[in-house]
Amino acid sequence: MPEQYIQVAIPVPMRQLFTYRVPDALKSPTINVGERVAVPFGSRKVIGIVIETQAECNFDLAKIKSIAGRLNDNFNLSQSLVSFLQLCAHYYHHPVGDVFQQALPILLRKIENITLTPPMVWQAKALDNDKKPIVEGLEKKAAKQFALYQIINSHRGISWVELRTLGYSKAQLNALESKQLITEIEQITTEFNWQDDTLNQNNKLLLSPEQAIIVSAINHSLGKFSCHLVDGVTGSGKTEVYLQAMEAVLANNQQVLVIVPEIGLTPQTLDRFEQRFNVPIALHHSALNDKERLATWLSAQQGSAAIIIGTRSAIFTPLHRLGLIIIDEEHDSSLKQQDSFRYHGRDMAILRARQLNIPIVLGSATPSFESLHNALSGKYNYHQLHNRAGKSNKAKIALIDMNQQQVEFGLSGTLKHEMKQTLARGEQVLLFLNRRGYAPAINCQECHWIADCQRCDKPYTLHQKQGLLICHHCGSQKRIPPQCPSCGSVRIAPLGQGTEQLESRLEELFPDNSIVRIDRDSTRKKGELAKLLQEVSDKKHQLLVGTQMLAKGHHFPDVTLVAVLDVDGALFSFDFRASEQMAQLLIQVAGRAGRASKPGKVLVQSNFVDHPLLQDLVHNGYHHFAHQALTERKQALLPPFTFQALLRADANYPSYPEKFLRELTVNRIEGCEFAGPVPAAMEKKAGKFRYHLIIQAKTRKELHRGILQLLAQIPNNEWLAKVRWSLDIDPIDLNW
DNA sequence: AGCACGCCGACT
DNA sequence: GTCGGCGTGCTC
Repeated sequence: MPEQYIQVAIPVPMRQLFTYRVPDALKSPTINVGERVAVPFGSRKVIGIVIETQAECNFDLAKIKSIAGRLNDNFNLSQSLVSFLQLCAHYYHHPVGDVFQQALPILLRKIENITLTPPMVWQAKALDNDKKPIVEGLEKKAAKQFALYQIINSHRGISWVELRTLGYSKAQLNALESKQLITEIEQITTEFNWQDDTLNQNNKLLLSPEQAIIVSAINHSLGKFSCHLVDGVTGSGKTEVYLQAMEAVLANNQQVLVIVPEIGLTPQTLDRFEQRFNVPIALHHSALNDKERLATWLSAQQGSAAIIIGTRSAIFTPLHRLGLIIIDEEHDSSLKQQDSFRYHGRDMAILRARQLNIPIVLGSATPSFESLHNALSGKYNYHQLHNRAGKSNKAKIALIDMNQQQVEFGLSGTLKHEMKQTLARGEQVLLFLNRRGYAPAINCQECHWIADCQRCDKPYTLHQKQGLLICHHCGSQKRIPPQCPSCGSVRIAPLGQGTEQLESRLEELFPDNSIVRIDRDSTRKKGELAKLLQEVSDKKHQLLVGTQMLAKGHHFPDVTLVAVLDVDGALFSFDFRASEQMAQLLIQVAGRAGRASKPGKVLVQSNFVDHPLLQDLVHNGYHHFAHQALTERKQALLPPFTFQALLRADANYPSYPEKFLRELTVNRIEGCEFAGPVPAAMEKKAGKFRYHLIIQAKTRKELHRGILQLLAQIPNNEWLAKVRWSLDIDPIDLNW
């Protein structure tokens, strides 16, 4: 038999493939690209993905090993997905094996055999005469069970994962089952097909002329690559545009991939999709366990799922007849992974759409400056939605000059007055403070000593309720010292204010109102966030205190006053993206508040109300602000007018990271400029000393070539053994 | 990333 | 005398 060799991606952080021999016993059936194989690697056995098959060997024959086995299951990757993942690895200069590893569901990364029980779905039983009264009874007595029955009844089959995400419980399902109204059956795993009752016409909204033009533009671009930016304020009907654009794709028996921010897959969002289309929907989000993830993966690959809704990593699901990609809230920072493989879900989606020759739709009320630039320069189709559906009543943003105000507990007189008025009307108030904990520091009132984290050289945050000092940079914890270690004084006091303190101050100031705090600390428990949000919408609380996690995804129709307590941090950051994010936050917040009949008001407290950025945003709006900022970025040669990469280095000792990076800058690189090496914004974090180097070029091509040259030098670097390094293409966060 | 190999300090 | 600390180098 002729020799056969394969190139395999191995789950190690190395920018290369490994060659193996296929022994005669394993040559049949033919080994294909995308197949998972067990291979000996060093002293262990790992799973690899076949990337290439070849008859010749281009590696030292004496060192070649044979593959140990083939995983004969249904989980091989398609040629198309393999090419796509290779493109991703290439774009980010990231180790191929690691890209494949991260793209695969966890169960497919292990050697063990997978036993998946057949996927099950719930279905309504035929409604004969004796059951009708039961359903009618439900409508009166058990509204939630009735709603659940309705949704099951309107679908040919709906999975537990979908129902759970919609907010229903096992108990409610069991209740309906024991009443003989529903039954669980095996899901059909053949490809879905558009049928007469797939579209629920009743829930379809009439499109405005603006919306209709967008839908028709997307429909006209089916089957070829194009990128559409749908730029419209909250409530302008973006979701309806997505739904109607999907219609033509689904009718063509093609799949749709919808990517939403981490927090965006709320019951309300999913409900819109479920109400409109009677098709199997596969979900991909953090609340799924490993088996559920694999089931999603499989249904997407087999084509039994018509719509796949998920967070950024959903971009790696195998979809063999994908017709359209939608990225909702495309400006959202959770679309970029901020560790190991630092990919951007939106950018990889564009790459995939290009590879598959299909259109992609980006939607946002506050488009990222990157996308806005691409839209304005004609690279994307630019669609603006101006009308807020119904009566247009956008929340007004007003600035409060903190220098002109009596301030108590971080609240200005004006704000307190507005809060009282709003509460008196029976409406809700939302206060943003982007600092969790009780206080961002504690100090000695005699000698001004501050409790610093030794591993980060930054103040500890006081968490009063837990009675602990916690470092928000490395997570280390410490008890509160009874006296000052520097002078022995017992006068140790909190410095500054966080959400925990604000909450307790509000309890003093507004004893008659219920206050709820929503931040990472108060929502750590699973399901707690959903519970608190439900309480807010049930109007159990009048005052909401929270960090920016409240600004994303949730809509609060009865909140008519929103205040941002401290916006100044974003005005003077050396990170040029801080002001973009500040503007997006303010506009998103304004969009979350109020409703057509009860317009919201947004108050922004600042010590620098004359700051041109604030003035521009408040008086001229997001788009004017964005145009100004883009002009400045053009002059300053910053992205999106240039392309950047960030090379980070850290070590246990000072000096090494800088030496490592400096050695790389010795040789000039054609077409690229270096900025740095400079110390990271936090030079010391978790005991590590950190430096970075920015590589910048006028074109992506030059940047790409420059990075290849840079990476080629690293193996010879004198300081390599002393440091850990990582590369971030198109970095967003320069304060890593 | 693992994992082995190897060279030094403090223990049954 | 060995156990184990982690620095170094290799993986088709």
